[in-house]
Order: sequence, then structure tokens, then C-alpha cells
Amino acid sequence: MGRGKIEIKRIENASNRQVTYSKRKNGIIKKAREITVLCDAQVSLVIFASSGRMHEYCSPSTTVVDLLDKYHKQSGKRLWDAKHENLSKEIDRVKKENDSMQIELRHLKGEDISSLHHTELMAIEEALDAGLAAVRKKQASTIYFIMEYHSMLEQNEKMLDEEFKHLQFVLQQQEMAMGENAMEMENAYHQQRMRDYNFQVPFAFRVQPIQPNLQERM
Amino acid sequence: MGRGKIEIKRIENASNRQVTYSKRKNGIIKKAREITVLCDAQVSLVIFASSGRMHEYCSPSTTVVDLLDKYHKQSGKRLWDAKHENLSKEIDRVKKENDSMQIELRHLKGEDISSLHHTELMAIEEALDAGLAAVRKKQASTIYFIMEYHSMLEQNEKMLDEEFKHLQFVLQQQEMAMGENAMEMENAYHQQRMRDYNFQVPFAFRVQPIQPNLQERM
DNA sequence: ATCTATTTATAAGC
DNA sequence: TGCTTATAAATAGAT
Repeated sequence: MGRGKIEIKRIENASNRQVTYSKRKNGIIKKAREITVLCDAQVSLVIFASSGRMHEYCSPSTTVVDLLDKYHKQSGKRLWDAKHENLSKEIDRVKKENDSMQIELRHLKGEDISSLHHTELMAIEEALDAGLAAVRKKQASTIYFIMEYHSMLEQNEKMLDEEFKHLQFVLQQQEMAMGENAMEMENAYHQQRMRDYNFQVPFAFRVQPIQPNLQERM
Repeated sequence: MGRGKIEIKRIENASNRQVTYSKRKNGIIKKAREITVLCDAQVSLVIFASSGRMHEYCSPSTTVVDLLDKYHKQSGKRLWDAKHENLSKEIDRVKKENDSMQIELRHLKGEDISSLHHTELMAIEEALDAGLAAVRKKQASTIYFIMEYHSMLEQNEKMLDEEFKHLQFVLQQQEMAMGENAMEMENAYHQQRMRDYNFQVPFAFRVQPIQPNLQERM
């Protein structure tokens, strides 16, 4: 429809192409407007020139969005909804991640652990143990030291107690017997016991009331 | 453009309107196709007849959705993106939350803490302390108990040691003096000391070699 | 942009 | 719907 017939194929001359685009774009939009009025139709028309410039027509009393909503409802293609769905799924995924981390954090902070099963508590304890490994090591070694210390003191005490009772007994015997021979024998026996005792009890526990490093380590 | 000129206004005759719709719809789609080819343009065209029937044209190698994406990016109207934008913002928000929690978790587990400043490390340490409060309390009370226990054992030992030395001394005195009067005096003195001793040393530590709860508490 | 010769679209009728 | 055709409308090429 012009001075000459043209083939429907890409116009190579950029300037001509641009002019034709402009004219035909107006033509299509006019036609769109006309069919809207004449036929009570709804039209959504979006055109992008190769330059990137965009033009649109949308029939009155609607929006492109509304029409595209209708479009997507009618066409089986749910391309747009697909995007929507993907975003929603992503949100769900991230939120779940969020929740589980939040729970883990609370558990590590010792909150909300009352309802947990033994196995879960073990896992949390393990994690905390790992986190505080250094501290625990120190604490553990301190405790171990004290236990050992206590155990030795205890042995020490037992021994002293025995000696004490024995000496007490000997005193009573001496008191009752008063014989010179018996007293000499008892005395010899006790001198031997004393040597044994000094040999068995470690020096530190005999002399030092408190292990000097103890304060520092706790 | 026909046998007669028509006014651009709604065609009242439904049948005529339908016919016109069909003809013009084809016309617009043809024009759309032509401008796509001739001018290298991209077109999205969706038409709804008043009957509800839908027709569409979309230039090749794109989709309506893609074009409408472009459309919404260019037009200031972000009506449809509003939905998506909200979702996207929500995702960003949750992801940020996620990241910070992940970092906090790693820190509580003792990971990635090398680059942290002193103040931050203090905070982490505080959190860990709070988390292990229950365990620590137990541990601390155990340690405290052992220390108290040890302290008493130590006093006990000191006393026993004194008694022991004293008795030893008395024995030697008796051995050397052999006098009956002296022995009676010493005996009386020791009986008094024993009563004092039994009074001062708590029952548990005198009789029990190990505190029964000790094993359980550690 | 505007003009206009010509092509194209389409209203009316079947 | 589809075909025909007279005619309105669109537009290619020139200015």
C-alpha cells in the first residue's frame, strides 16, 4: 500500500527501517484502538523497536497486567506464574533454612532444650564441647588433678589414722602392762612403722598444705 | 476501507461486530507479524473478544512473558513487578538473616574467628559461657565440693599428723623416763586430745573414705 | 513532517 | 466462517 509494493522481509536500510517502523507502529496502534471501540474488545499491545524503544497500547479500563493475568489464566502456559512460584519456593526454602538455624542457635545457647530427646541433646553437647574444647581441656585437667590429689590425701589420711589408732592402742597397752620388756618391743615396732610411712607418703602431700598451681589453674 | 465508510464506535449488531472483530483481529495480527519482519521489532499482542475468546501474537524467539518483563522494566508502572518485588525483597531479607545466623553459628562452633576483633570475640565467648552455664554450674559445684573436701581432709591430716608426732614424742618420753607418774599424765592428756579431735572433724570425713555423691556428680 | 500514487484492508453482500 | 468486490485506509517513496 504505497507507491510500490514491498516484500515482507527485513528492511536493510536502517533509516528506511526506522521510518517504516514509526509509520506502521502508529498504524497498528490505531487499528488496536479501533477494534477495541468497534468490537468491544480488550487489547494489550507492546512493541519494541530494534533500537530498544518501547511503545504500548492497552484498551481503556484495564491494564496490561490485568490482561496478562487473563492471558495466563487462559493459555495453558503458566510462564509468569512459574516465576512467581519459583520465587515462592525459594522463599520457603530459605525460610526453612532460617528456622533450622535459629533452632540450632537457640539450642547452642541453651534455650528450648527441655523438649529434646537424649540423642539430640548429645549432639548439641558435642557441638558445644567442640566449641569450648580449649576451656574444657583446662577444666578437665584441673578436675583430674584434684581427684588424684584427693585420692592420695585419702590414702595418706587412712595411713595416719591407722598409725594414730595403733599408737593409741600401744599407749593403752603400755599403760596396762607397765612391763619394761613389752615397752621396748612396742617401741621397736613403731620405729619400723614410721620408716615405712615416710617412704610411702609423697613429699608434697606431707609438707605442702595446698598445691601451689591449684589456684592458678582454676 | 470497504464498501462504505464506518464511524469508529461500538458496532451494535452483535453479528456484525463479531464478523468485524474476526476480520480486524486477523488484520492486526498480520500487521504485527509484518512490522516484526520488516523492522526487526518485537511485538506482544493479546486480544480478548467481548465473548471472552482470546487471541495472541508474539514475535518469534521471545515469549509474552519475556516481553512483558521488558515492558515492566521500561515503563515506570511496576504493577506486576510489585508482586515479584515484594517476594524478591522477602527473599533478600531472609537470606541476609540466614547469612548472619550462619556466621554466628560458625563463630559459636569456633570457626572463622581468626579475623575477628577482640570485642567480637568477647561477645562470642559470653554467648558460649551462657550456653554452657548449666554444665559449668555443675562442673563448678563439683570442683568447689572437691576443694572444700580437700581442704577439710587437709585439716584432718594436719591434726592427725600433729597427734601422730605428739604420740611419737610421748612414746619417746615414756621410753626415756619410764616413770609411772609421767605416763599417767601423758595418757590423760591424750584422751582429752582425742575428744577434741572427734569433735572438730566432721563425721563424714572421719568414717567415709569417699563422699558417696562424688562419683555421681562428676 | 507532508504529499500522493499505490497497495492493502475491509464493509457489505452473498 | 469464506468469497467477492467496491471502496476506505494505510503507507512507500519522494519532497
